[in-house]
Amino acid sequence: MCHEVSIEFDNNLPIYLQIMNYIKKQIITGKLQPGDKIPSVRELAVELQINPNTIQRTFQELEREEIVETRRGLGRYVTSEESKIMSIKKEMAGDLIQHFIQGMQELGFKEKDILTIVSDAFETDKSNLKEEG
Amino acid sequence: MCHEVSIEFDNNLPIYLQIMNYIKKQIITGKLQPGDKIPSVRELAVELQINPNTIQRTFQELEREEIVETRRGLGRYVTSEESKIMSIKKEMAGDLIQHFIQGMQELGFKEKDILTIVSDAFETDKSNLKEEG
DNA sequence: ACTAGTGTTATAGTTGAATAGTACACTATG
DNA sequence: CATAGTGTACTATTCAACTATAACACTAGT
Repeated sequence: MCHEVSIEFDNNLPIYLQIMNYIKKQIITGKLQPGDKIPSVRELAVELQINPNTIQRTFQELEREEIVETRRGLGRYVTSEESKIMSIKKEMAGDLIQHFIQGMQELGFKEKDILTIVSDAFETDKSNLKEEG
Repeated sequence: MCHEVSIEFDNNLPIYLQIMNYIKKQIITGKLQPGDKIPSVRELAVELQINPNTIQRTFQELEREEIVETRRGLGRYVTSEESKIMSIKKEMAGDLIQHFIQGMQELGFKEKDILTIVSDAFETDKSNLKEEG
């Protein structure tokens, strides 16, 4: 019952979208399993210090994406269709990589540059992150 | 004089930030050279069909980042400090890759997965983009 | 029935992005 | 000095996200 969750909110993106992504990641990584009950509107509102209406909107969107199901009076549950979850995972990963590659290309980087940078990111990540020529 | 520019605006991000990124990319890729005059507030407002106040805010932010300079009564100009431009380029690229890698890891992908996916993205990009097991 | 815990809906108010319109200040040019 | 093209500043308005609060509907358990 005591999750102690806290999301760092980015002011430049609506909160309901950020919570959506948070929940979806929980489901995709298996922290929320198919069929699991997800927190109630009021519960999550208290936990995240967010207005219940905003949580409600979040959940409605998640339901629209068919990744959670509502049983009125009972609560909301993660969909049991694992294929739907895999589908959402691929969609989110696809969006990430599309955004990344397009952004890098718009900055003037070419394929080999990008591949190198990604590899380096992991190496540099293991030590530190500073500027290099 | 006739650029015929048009930006596809994303509703989930403030317009002034999107225009900022657009201008910064123009500078980083050399389409706007150091010392070049950038469009005036009113000119760009007409070109992008955006309110002058929004453009004004965009330019103020660009000036705060020291990537453009203002000469009152004359117009705004791309900074002549190329090191500043390189710095901004590295910052934007760093943000992109950080956002990408963190996002992928939050979806459960590991280093080797990510490297594979990036490579595949270029290959798949050359033919088409569909779903694969 | 009653109660508690769900989802659902509705109204009103706050905040910030963006728009609309106007006016003022500075600079170059004639 | 007059004009045109700059940046700058201000007020008012619209719109969506978010908040605050309340009420209603459904389900399970007692």
